[in-house]
Parts: sequence; structure tokens; C-alpha cells
Amino acid sequence: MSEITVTLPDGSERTLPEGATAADLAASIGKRLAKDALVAVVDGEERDLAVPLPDGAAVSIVTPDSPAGLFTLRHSTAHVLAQAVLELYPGATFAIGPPIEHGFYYDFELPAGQTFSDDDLRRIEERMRAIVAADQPFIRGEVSAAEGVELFKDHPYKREIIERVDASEISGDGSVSYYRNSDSFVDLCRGPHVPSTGRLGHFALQKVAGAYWRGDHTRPMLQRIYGTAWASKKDLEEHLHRLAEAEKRDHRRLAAELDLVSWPEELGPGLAVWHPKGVLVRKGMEDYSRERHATGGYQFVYSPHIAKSVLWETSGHLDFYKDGMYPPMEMDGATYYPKPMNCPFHVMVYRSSQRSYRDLPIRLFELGTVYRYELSGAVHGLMRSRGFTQDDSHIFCTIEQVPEELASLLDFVLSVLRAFGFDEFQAKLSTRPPEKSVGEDALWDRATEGLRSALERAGLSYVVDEGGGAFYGPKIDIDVKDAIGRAWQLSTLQLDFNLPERFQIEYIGADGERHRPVMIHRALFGSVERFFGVLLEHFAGAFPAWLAPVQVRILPVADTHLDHAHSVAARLTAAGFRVDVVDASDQLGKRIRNAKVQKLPYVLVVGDDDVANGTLGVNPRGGEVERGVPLDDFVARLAAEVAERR
RNA sequence: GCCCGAGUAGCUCAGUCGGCAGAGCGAUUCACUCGUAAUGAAUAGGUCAGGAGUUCGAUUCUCCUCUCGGGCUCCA
Repeated sequence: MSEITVTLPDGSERTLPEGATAADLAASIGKRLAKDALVAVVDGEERDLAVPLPDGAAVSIVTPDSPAGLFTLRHSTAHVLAQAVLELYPGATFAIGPPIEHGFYYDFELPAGQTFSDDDLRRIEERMRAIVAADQPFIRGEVSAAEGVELFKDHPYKREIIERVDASEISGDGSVSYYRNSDSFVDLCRGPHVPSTGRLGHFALQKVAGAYWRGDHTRPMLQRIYGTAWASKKDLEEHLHRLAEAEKRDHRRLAAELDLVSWPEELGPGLAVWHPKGVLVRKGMEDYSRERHATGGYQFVYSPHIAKSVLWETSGHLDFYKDGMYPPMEMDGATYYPKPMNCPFHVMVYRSSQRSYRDLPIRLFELGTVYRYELSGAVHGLMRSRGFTQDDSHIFCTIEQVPEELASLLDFVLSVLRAFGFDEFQAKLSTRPPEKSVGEDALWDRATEGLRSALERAGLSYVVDEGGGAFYGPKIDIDVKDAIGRAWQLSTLQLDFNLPERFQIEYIGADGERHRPVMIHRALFGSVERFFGVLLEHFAGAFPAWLAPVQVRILPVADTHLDHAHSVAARLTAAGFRVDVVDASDQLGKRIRNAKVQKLPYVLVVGDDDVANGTLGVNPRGGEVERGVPLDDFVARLAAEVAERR
């Protein structure tokens, strides 16, 4: 046989000489493809372009336009980074360098505690560009594990990987593959890679960070270099632009600019004070949440911030969550702990009287502030702090009620999130962990199916995280996408078979017997503070009218119009709006600019015409100026805008 | 907690190869009273994050601490 036939993704067939490679196939299809091709998928497996094609294979050629192509591009760029570092820093060794979202990283260890500086990054990037310019081919080779250990004898982390691969089933035939793209550089790698370094180029090194070997804090801390890489210069520039945009939206920056929240050094890491304007927004969020819960069948409860150790022993937190708890306080011969969660208190409320099946479901709700001992290096503005307020709900119901309850709960959650301007959701269903967990299989299956059908009824797209559930039950987490496409994990719905058991809570069934209820934990915002931070970044500080701390600013053209401005303000205040007046000490243009910088929804200008006619000059955020608007019309318009939320 | 980096006026940042600390914005005062994104002038404002060391002299060099940022880990 001197020819082979392969099938392309569109179903067409191509005949090629025996021994032809994927690169030859690409060339036979077109010049453009030959130039763009990075790797091939042969019978479902990603391979180098240089691999000879077997007869009858299904082949697709991967270009940088596809996720797989971009992945390979980034992976190969990581290799070039490693090559540059090893060439520039004698004695350096390297660990792993995978592609990640938006780019890649590589972990290194330099001799004797040396570290990379920003200047080093520039030097390394220069060397990488030289390697790209040299267009070195990535050439694959295979050796036995023993030979691999010899090949990488100077690189202990690589040896550890080989030994691990060899010991596992991954290796199959006991061999490992490597790529050599110059005499001086070989990297252990499963591949595939782009044909040569000349295919790369649209990348930038970004930063140096510490990372434990294998993510284990007992292992050495390596130096990780992060980079970003894209298929085109345009994509790279767009990504860098997005990063700059995200920085402009940083909630810590906006919180300072808009006078919402601050973090005085005197308070300690992760502890904030809320300024009056921040509170107006937060109160708007909380009021809306309370209103929805009140009409949604929830009963409100309060609980203290500390409780005796016996509560946490019974709940199991002292066994399973102690590292996340604040240190204990000794008082009056007892030990108290600040609460890391609200759940046990809500169980206490449930248990305060005998419950009948007729009472269920019981839905308890609290804006409960909890304290968690986060690592000091982990705190981040409002997004991650050591004290935060959960919009926490615990629903007690029968196992039979679970599916219905979950479905309506999910609708409730999505409806509230939509009111805040979020439209794109992604859910994650986490199932029973393989190791320790409590509850019978049948219970887990039933609960997991309940969650799944709730997701499907809500028409929500979801991924399954097998074994990702808590030890006490399966859960759904909901990510929302913000205005610039970032995903934030906010809401969580968790089923719990454990706490009802631990606290021995019961209800009397229709049969007159005692039964154990199921608990559903649910946080909707997740954390009020964090949700506030996400909203701040989502809206880039331009809160919708219903949330804006100051909804309307009134500017008299001159101080002769000041009285009129105040009477307009009084009218709007009486209608329930948040309003202020800025007198004519500054020029009108300056005052308008200030209001715009503060991102106020409406600026009203009143001058001679308006005093005479009872009208306003309306300057809406992001809109055209309107002159001569009757005051009544504006009141109606703002009322309508506030009523529709978002 | 660990690795790297940073901390100068309320904010954004210059600066000092070791010799009396600077700008813009903001604040205050005065003048201007103005119709849609920055009027002018003047004034105030600093233990150069805190502590120790080296030095005739430290904001600058060294060490420690605190706080912040980027990561690791974890998660709302």
C-alpha cells in the first residue's frame, strides 16, 4: 500500500502518500491552513503535526482560532519561557508550566535563594523573543522512565514527575516523552506542541509570584512566572486593555473615589468601616432582600455573634472547621467562639418548639454576620474578609418536599439576582464526595436528583463537579457573569443531612411518628459585603437609580435660584428620593463635572426659565440634556425607573 | 501563614547618588453668580507607615514590625 485515506471533520476524504503527516495534510488543503496549523486531532487524540497519519484516521487540523489551538500555543510559549530561563540562569531548575485561562505560567527554582525581579522578566522576555525569531522546531522523543530520570538528572522536580507517572497507570508502556527544541534545552512533556517556535509571538510576561511545589505548603516555595499569550497581536492588545479596564473598576479604588467604604489601618486586615454613602447603597440592597424574603415565605430571626463551645461541638464545626474559626474566649468558666456560620443558631430556633409536618417547610432568614479566620494573605477588600454578613437562610422540610422546595428556591434566587442587573448565570452541581460523608446512598441520590431537576426546570446551564459536595450533602453553586465577562460565585444552595442528625431535630408526621427533617442552607448574595463589591465593579460605580446613594443632584444656575432648587429638592425628598443641592460657589460646568465624576444618575439644573415655568433642565447619566421638563414629569419618570429596579 | 513587590499631604504621584520635603487634584478663605464635564488668587496640610541600627547627619543605607498589592492555599 502506498497511499492512505483520512477523513476530515466535514466528512470528506483525502488520499495522501503513505507516511504523510498532519502537516502534509494541512498543506494539501491550502496554503493558509499550512501556515496556521498548530497541532492535529487524530482519532480523537491531539498530536503533533509531524506525526505520520495512520490509514483511515479521522483528522482535524487545529489552528489558533480554536480553544485547543490556543491552549497549545500557550503551552508551547510556556516551554519557550522555561528555555529562556534555563539558558539565562545557570543552576536554575524547573517544575511545571501549563497553559491556563488567558496564558500560561512556569514554576522555577533558582540557586541559593535568588529571585526574579521585574528587570529579570524583561531580560527573559527578550530571550524568549530571540528563541521565537530563531524558529526552532519542537522535536518529540520518547525514552523509558529510567532513561528519563537520567535525562533530567539535574532537575529533581522533573524526576519526581517521571517517578510519579511511572508509578501510575498514566504511562501505559512505561515510557515518557520529551521535547527538544535546541541542543541546550529539553523539557519533559506529554505534548503536543506547535511545530516550531516561530509560530509563537503574541505574548507578554506579566508577574512573578510564589507558589508551593504541588500546591503543598510543606513543600518548597517555587517562583512562578505568569504570562499571557494569544493568537494575534489584536487579541493580545484587547486582553491587556481588558485588564486595564478591570483595574479601573476595582472596588477598592471605586469605594475610595465614591466615598463608600474605607479600610483604616488601625482596624486590621480585612476589616472595613462603611461611610454614609456606602450604607445608603448597602441599605438599599438589604431592604430589597428583606422585602423579597418577607413576601417569599421566610420568617426573620436574629442570633448572637458568639456561642459556647458545646454548640460548635454538637454542630461538628470544632471537628471539621476549627482552622476557619476565630480563637476562643474564656469567660465565666466557659469557652465561647465567634460564629463562623449561622446554621446552628437557626437549628436552635427550629428546636425551640415541637414541629408538625403541617409547619413545614419552615424558612428562616437572617442577615447574619460571621467571622472566619482567613489567612492574612488571602484577604481582599470586600471580596474576602474576616468578618462578613451572610444573607443566610435555612429551610427545614421533609425529604418529600425537597424537589419542590429546591425548584422554587432556585427561581427565587435567580429572580433576585436579575433584579440587581445580572442576566448570565452558570451553575455547578456538586455530588457526593468519594471519601468520608454522612447519610445513606438513597438519600444522597434523591437529594442530588432534586437539585438536578431544579436546575433543569429553571433552564439553567450547569456543570457537574463529581465528588465536590460537602460531607453533609450535595449542593448547587451559582456563578454570575458581570459586565466585563468575569464570573463571580455568589449564591449557594446546600442540602444537609448532617445537622438535623447531630442536633436530633424532629417533626411529628401525619402518621403520628417522629421524623427527621432535611435542612437546606442557602445564601443568595453569599456575603452582603462581597455582593456590594461585585455590584460596584459590575456597574463600574454607576449604580442604577434605585441603588445610587445620591439619585439626584440639583444645581441652581446662580444663587438667586437657590431657593427654587431647595423647593425642588423638598418635593423630590417628599417623594422618597435621595437628593442633594450644590450652591453656585463653583461655576455650573464645574459642578456638573463633579456630579458626573461621582456617577450620579441625574443632575438637575434650575435657572430663570425654570423658576418662571416650574420646569427643570434634566441631565441624565449617559444621556442627552433635556430643557424645560415639568417637575411632575420628572418625578413620575424617576419613580418608574426606581420601581423597575436594575 | 508562605514567596515576591510596595508604603512620601485626604487622593494620584514626583524627589532626595545621605545635607531644611515637591506638584496636580481635593480642602479652607476671598473674589466671581455663571444654562450643561475643570474661573482666578491666597492659605492650610507631612514624625516621608512604625521601631531599632549605621552615620557628624537617615525620608534615603541595614534589620525588625505593621499595612497594602500580586500569587500559593482556601472560600461567601
